[in-house]
Amino acid sequence: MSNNMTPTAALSSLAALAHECRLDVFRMLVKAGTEGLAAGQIAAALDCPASSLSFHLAQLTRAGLLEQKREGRSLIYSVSFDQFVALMGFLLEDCCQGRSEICAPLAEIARTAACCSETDAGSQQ
Amino acid sequence: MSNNMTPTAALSSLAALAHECRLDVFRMLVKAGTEGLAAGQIAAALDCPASSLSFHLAQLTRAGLLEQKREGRSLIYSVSFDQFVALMGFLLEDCCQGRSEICAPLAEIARTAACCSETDAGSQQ
DNA sequence: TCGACATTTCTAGTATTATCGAATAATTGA
DNA sequence: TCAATTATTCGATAATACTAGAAATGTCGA
Repeated sequence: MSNNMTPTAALSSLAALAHECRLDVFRMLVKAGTEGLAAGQIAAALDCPASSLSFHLAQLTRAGLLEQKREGRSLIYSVSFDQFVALMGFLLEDCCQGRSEICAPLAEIARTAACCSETDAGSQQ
Repeated sequence: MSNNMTPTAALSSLAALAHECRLDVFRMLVKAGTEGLAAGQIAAALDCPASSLSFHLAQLTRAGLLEQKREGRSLIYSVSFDQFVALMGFLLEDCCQGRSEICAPLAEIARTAACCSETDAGSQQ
């Protein structure tokens, strides 16, 4: 159910996201999907000095929100969607105690964001 | 659709959540639901000095994640579920570009957390 | 093996945030 | 109006996090 996140892990994930540059990076990578982006591409898009960006990427990665893989000379970063989903789950734990009017909008967000329901979970790429 | 959150607002929400004590407070209030809890109750439950807690409550409130109302001598804090849902939406914006396998688990989280689908959205209290 | 490239690590200077006791403010009952 | 209750604001100190240039690391093509 991908919801085995400790409070400590959630805390470092939130701390990692709580920075303008890192939040930009993360959202850029959410949009990029599983393919991810090279550090250099991100630095260029964000007009951020390489050493600063590297510091931020390391923080996001240490928090478990990003994964890193090497491809030639480049290091490709991508979102760890498992961790991302687990973080959402952690924040929503025991939400609203059965009073549906509180967080019904979440269902819609999930429908919209998850762009999927279960119509076609097999299409790769 | 409750998803008009600016990057700046999202940033301060995340920064507000990125602290052990504040995350505890927030989750406690998520569980408490719309009724909320008095500052004193929270301080007692978390074993946190009143002045420190007040600092943290102010931060969460300034970020828009909590609402405050007076009830006699007590100040009652409760989660602003609108803002909470908007934050989720912000983070999920343009998630996964149609590749359903990425964030399908979100649908389930929403189903579980939202404890509702649309079975019974009229039940008060 | 060398030079160019992509990125990280090191370093130290700077800025931001947290902590909590003491003082202050708002509310109530007598 | 006064004392008790509930909670916030102030202020000084401590702790943590950010920034970005320079140096180091890993990779590749010739």
